[in-house]
Parts: sequence; C-alpha cells; structure tokens
Amino acid sequence: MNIDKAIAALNNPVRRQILVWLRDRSNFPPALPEHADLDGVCVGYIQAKADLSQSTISSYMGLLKDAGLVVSARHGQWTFYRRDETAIAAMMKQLADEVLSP
Amino acid sequence: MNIDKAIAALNNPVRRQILVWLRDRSNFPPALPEHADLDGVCVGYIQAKADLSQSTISSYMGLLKDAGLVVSARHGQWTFYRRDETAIAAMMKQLADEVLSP
DNA sequence: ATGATAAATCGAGATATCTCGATATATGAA
DNA sequence: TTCATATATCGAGATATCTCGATTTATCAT
Repeated sequence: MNIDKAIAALNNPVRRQILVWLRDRSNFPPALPEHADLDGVCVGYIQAKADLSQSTISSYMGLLKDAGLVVSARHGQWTFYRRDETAIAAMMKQLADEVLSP
Repeated sequence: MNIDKAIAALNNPVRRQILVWLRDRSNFPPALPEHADLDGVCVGYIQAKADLSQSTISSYMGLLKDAGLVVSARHGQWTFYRRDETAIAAMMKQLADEVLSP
C-alpha cells in the first residue's frame, strides 16, 4: 500500500463510490450460479452500476488495485474484485496519523 | 468542508507536508516579536520551508483553505495560516465513514 | 507621496488525469 | 477450430493540475 497512489485513487468520486458499493455484495445483481461460492464482483457488474465505459471501469479497477485498496481474482473469463479491508484500514490509519494532530 | 475538495487538496505530497508542519509551530522560524501573540504561520515561512515559488505556495494555501483544512488571518501585510483541527478531524471522519467498512 | 515588503492573482507551458472507442488477449462453448 | 463473451490495453482528445515568473494589490515605513 502506497499512500500517494491510494489518495490519488480516492481522488475521484466514482472510484470512491465503487469502494462503497463493494462493501456490500447485494449492491450488485446476484452472482451466476457457477460463481456463487466466489468472493468479489465482476467488472461487468461494476461497469453497469457505474455507467461508464468498460475500458474506463477496467482502468479504474486497475488503479484501485495498484493502490492496494482492492484485490482481484480471475475465474475463467471473469475478474472478480473485492475490497482489501486490511489494506484500506491501514491506509486510513496512515493518513490519519499523517494528517491528524496527535 | 467538502470531501472532494479536501481529497484533492490532500492529493499532493507538499500540501500534506505543509499540514504536517503546521501541527507544530516550532517547525518554522520564531515569529517576529510583534507577531508573538498571533496564531499560525505566515506564507513566507511556509514557502521557505517548502522551497517552491511564492505563487505556488500562495495557491497551495488557497486550496487548503478552500478545502476548509486551514484558516487564514491577515495581520498587516502578513497572512497567517493555521490548521482547522475541527474541520480536519471532521473530514477524516467523513472519509473513514465513507471508505471503511462499518 | 514614495518606496519596500508580503501575499494574491494572472497567464502560460509542461505534465497528468479523464474518458472514450477500437483493438488485443484470455477463456469457454459449440 | 471457430465464435462469443469478459476483461485488459492502446491511442487520443478534452480537461485539470502543477509550477513558474510577472504583475497586481495591500500594507507599512519614511
């Protein structure tokens, strides 16, 4: 996790909204039966919800992943993204330590 | 305080550094005797420490102020900036509420 | 008034980000 | 193998940010 990349990733309302959506799987359509046991949400569902182009969402997810805020797992032709709660909490703590007065 | 403006203001390492410096007045040279009772740090001191141009620092402080993270007070020809601790804490709380899982 | 100092504003070139459509890659199905 | 689907990558135009030097504004001292 890199605080500069993390803040840059957060510096966009849609990317923050995606992080919020990913807090709850029920913000998206049900998974396909063959994905029922998998964690995370596929890019297509995120794209539909965000209503931006496929390439934009793919690159957004790449930024969030590169910042360490989400992790991805490929299953067949799908890539599933989910929050990295530990990394997100660590990033927030680091930012708070830096920015808040003790 | 506006979370979009605040994150944008934080999305720059020098501006974050300035916020850190402003946590402790002793990060800067002593105030002039006639300013001894005033709170905050003048733009010139911040500029010297950050080693960027006067106009850049003036505009950085404007961004931080516009984001609500600092407040300014003019005294004679000097403008003194200081952290708005309440607003900074509120901003961090709002960001945490948005980004952290409950 | 004049001149000096501090800060804010302006205008601009360089760089980065946003967002798209088109194309490439990977996988699964027929 | 061929086709369809999901995602990633590429290239580009529009917009925003960074940072500067020059100028303007505000204030103080002479």
